[in-house]
Amino acid sequence: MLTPERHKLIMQLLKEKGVVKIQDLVDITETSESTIRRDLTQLEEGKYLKRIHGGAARLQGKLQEPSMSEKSSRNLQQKRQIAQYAAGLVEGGDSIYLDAGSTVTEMIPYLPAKEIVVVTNGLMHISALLERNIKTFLLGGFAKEQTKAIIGRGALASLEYYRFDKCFMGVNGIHPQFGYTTPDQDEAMIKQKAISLSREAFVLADNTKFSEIAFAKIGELHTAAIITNELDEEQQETYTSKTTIKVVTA
Amino acid sequence: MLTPERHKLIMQLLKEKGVVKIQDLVDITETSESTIRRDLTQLEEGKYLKRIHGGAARLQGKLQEPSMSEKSSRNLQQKRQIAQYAAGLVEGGDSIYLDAGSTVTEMIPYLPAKEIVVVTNGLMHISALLERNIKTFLLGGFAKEQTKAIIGRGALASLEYYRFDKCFMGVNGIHPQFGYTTPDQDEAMIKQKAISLSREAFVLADNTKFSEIAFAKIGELHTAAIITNELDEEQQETYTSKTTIKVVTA
DNA sequence: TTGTTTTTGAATGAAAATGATTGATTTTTG
DNA sequence: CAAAAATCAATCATTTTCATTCAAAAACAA
Repeated sequence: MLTPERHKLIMQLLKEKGVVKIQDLVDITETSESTIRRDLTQLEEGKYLKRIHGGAARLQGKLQEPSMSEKSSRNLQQKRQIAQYAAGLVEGGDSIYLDAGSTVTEMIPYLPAKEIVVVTNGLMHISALLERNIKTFLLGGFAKEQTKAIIGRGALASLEYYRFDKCFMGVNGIHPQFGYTTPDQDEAMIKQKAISLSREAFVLADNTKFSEIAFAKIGELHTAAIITNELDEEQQETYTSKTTIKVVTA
Repeated sequence: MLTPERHKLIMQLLKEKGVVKIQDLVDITETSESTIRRDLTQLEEGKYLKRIHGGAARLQGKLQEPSMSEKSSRNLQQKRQIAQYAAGLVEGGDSIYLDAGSTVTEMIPYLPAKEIVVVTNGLMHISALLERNIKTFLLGGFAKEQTKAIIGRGALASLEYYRFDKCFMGVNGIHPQFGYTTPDQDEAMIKQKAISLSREAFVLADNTKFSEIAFAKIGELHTAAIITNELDEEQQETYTSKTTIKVVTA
């Protein structure tokens, strides 16, 4: 059974049942567990599903809320710490860019509401921003379903209208040699441009992003400062030599 | 049974019954007590429920719904009728503009999902559109908190990139002499422009909008066709002489 | 064909989830 | 009130699932 067939099958089962177990997929497709795992990993990277222990789950198309499992996890606590620190960097009068992404969303409750202007391409941020009565501008363009982000030519064009004091970006990979990377080419271009339009750029990343490489390159390490939570001595040294890095400790 | 499945199940039972006993959950899920306990602990950490001795209780957080349930239920039926008819006008291959507004939102479930392209300035539409996997473009610009619409210079500028087969607009006032009106000048400009970029334009309006005048003028009656629900003979005559009007009857 | 890349399946140890057990705590019962 | 019963948190061994690695198989190109 060919890879795209399996992927289609998995997605179909997922659509029907909401959750699938790896063992069931192994039986149905008559392939090895390894192969199914690889399939799930790929599909998750493309934001087609959420991997869970023992299988995979359909991801709810909801525009906000993280899922039940992640809401209670340590992971969210860490994200929130990073986000809170990042939000603390914003001063009254700033105009800032908020990249699409869940870590960045966590910044919003901590932003100084008064006198700041926010520009974003993240659909998941809007309601939180409006709720706080923050002056918000949205990029125009194509609304991508999987990542809930505005992308495309239109988005790049609308970015041109703005300049930022600070921008806050999410990335999928941080690597000493390959810099900041993300799976989607279009999103990479937006991130790139936003960084170039900003006086200061910050990348928000938990420790799982380090030494990872995703498909599309955003830029070299020195183009942005990194805000993260944990990092062992060795890695910290590696990265400190290439860019500014702030480790937020618990 | 996978962890998220159990979590979902627990929450569902909780929603129905208010409280659940641990033993019942053990029986239903056919897992051990330990596991259920762990589940409850996690869910409590995520603020999904309150643990009580012997089980768990629902947490009446801010689960309030759009509270105007009573008054609008009849109104909603009417809106939905209008919306459904309007959606029926859209054909595969069309590119359409959806104005911000609650009546227009009701169109989305009835739109032919395949092969259409939607452009909108209505933030309230996005999640419904994405859920239906409809190709969606959003105008860029300022996000207005009260109306959840994108407005401003940026929005006008991004409109220029598009042309539409059909556009569907909401208005606050329809008047034989003063035409279509809406309270906000900025929104009026957007609506105006969208209509001018569209081959055919439709205004969705329930009967309460007729003979009303709001502050900012969008255009004369003849610039768009009207889709409404009820309209007495006399009025219908008045308007039919000035534009196309479709009365959707129950 | 031959050499190269991609895909696959198996093996490994690490990580996570589970179920049973313990003794402490709370609730119920007499 | 005190004893009994039920529920609890904490711990540990076991099982399951996981990521990673590597070599074989398959698909591909020259």
